[in-house]
Amino acid sequence: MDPQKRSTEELILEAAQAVFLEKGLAGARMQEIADRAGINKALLHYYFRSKEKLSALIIDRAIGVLLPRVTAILETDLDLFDKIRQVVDHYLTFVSRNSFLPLFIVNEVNRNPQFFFQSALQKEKPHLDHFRRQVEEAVAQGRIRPTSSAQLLMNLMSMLIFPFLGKPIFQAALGLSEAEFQQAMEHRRTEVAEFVIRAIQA
Amino acid sequence: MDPQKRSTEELILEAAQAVFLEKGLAGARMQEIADRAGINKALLHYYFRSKEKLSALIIDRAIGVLLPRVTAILETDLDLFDKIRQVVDHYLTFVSRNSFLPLFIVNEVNRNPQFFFQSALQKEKPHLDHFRRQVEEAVAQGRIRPTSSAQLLMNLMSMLIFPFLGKPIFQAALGLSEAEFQQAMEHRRTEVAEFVIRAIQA
DNA sequence: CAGAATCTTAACCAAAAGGTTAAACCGTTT
DNA sequence: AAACGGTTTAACCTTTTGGTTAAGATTCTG
Repeated sequence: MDPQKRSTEELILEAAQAVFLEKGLAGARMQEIADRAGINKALLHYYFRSKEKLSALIIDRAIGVLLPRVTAILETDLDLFDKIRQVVDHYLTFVSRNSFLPLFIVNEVNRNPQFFFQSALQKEKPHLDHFRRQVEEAVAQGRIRPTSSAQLLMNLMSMLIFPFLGKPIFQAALGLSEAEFQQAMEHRRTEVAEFVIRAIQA
Repeated sequence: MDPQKRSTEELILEAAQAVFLEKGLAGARMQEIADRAGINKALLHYYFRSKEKLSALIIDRAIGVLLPRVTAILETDLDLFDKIRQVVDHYLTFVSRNSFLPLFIVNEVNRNPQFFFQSALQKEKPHLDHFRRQVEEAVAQGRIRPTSSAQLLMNLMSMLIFPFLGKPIFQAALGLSEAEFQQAMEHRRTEVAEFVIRAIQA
């Protein structure tokens, strides 16, 4: 009849993701997920046995979609500076469109580190060796100052993600309207990359 | 008798803070707070009527202790570069010792932005004008490249706070033990300041 | 089309969690 | 020592919440 109509299962997953991201694991209510999916609460348990099972799926999904975004680019053969520009551009776009994702992940990962350590990362272990060597080579060639790839990565990821986590604080502290905040984030698309490059340039 | 013995009220507040920071607002249980304070659950409600009232206190406390740390330094008359070094040093020390605080605040502030917008910030409105002018002057004098103080502040705060929020991720991705992670954070005490300074230096 | 498998619902259940009550405890005052 | 006020407790109450059950639709299949 309606080939475009999303299946109940998809409907539930979408609703679950929305509610979990908004309210957090502990704050999410099965009833609300059911309501938002437009179904009965019993149906929820018919498809996904328990809240725990359902949340595990959502967590895997969330992590699986966020992490590969970076690591994929880091593994390419791009020049270091271009790579930095690419990561900034891609990540900023993605996080702008999924602004609740970082908060959710950061929460889950802190409340349950051991789970994350194995399950989520074991499968999709990021290959940072390539990036590490690239940085080391650039240092050896004198293109950039002595730089730890770990510190560089932390700095880069921090600047890409944290402004969204602290959005309300920054908005309040700097007196930015919604539009002004988005504009500032748009500005960062070029600013952050150049900021990082200048910081490491020899 | 025992002047050192903390009052019941303080005992409760300490326990509440610990539990709220560990479990989050929704995940915290009044029973656990009571247990950890070594008292009866009814006594909890005797001192602080409801979970909501109690959590509001803890939130105020948390925000009140974290934000002033930065703004206080930003308001001083220090030279811009020294100011950056000071902020990095102070903040890194503080967050290292209170590693759950940022996660808690970031959560609360995102779940309840309007509350934060008024109450917490209205009282202790940060005076960033001084810092803004200082940056503008440095730009005008050609000491630093054209730089937006807002962007600079975001970059700086991001690099100081986010590594602690993403600690489990970074540990896993970079393969760092607890000790190695702490060592990396210690390293940042000098690295971040110089990173930022190089990035903005003319 | 019959029956089997899948899907969906209303009603119900048990445990957890926030909150209340009435009585007991204890130091101070009279 | 009796009365009093703040403090503390055990027991209880109510609502919320995750989860189940049994029965009714709906779709698939021989």
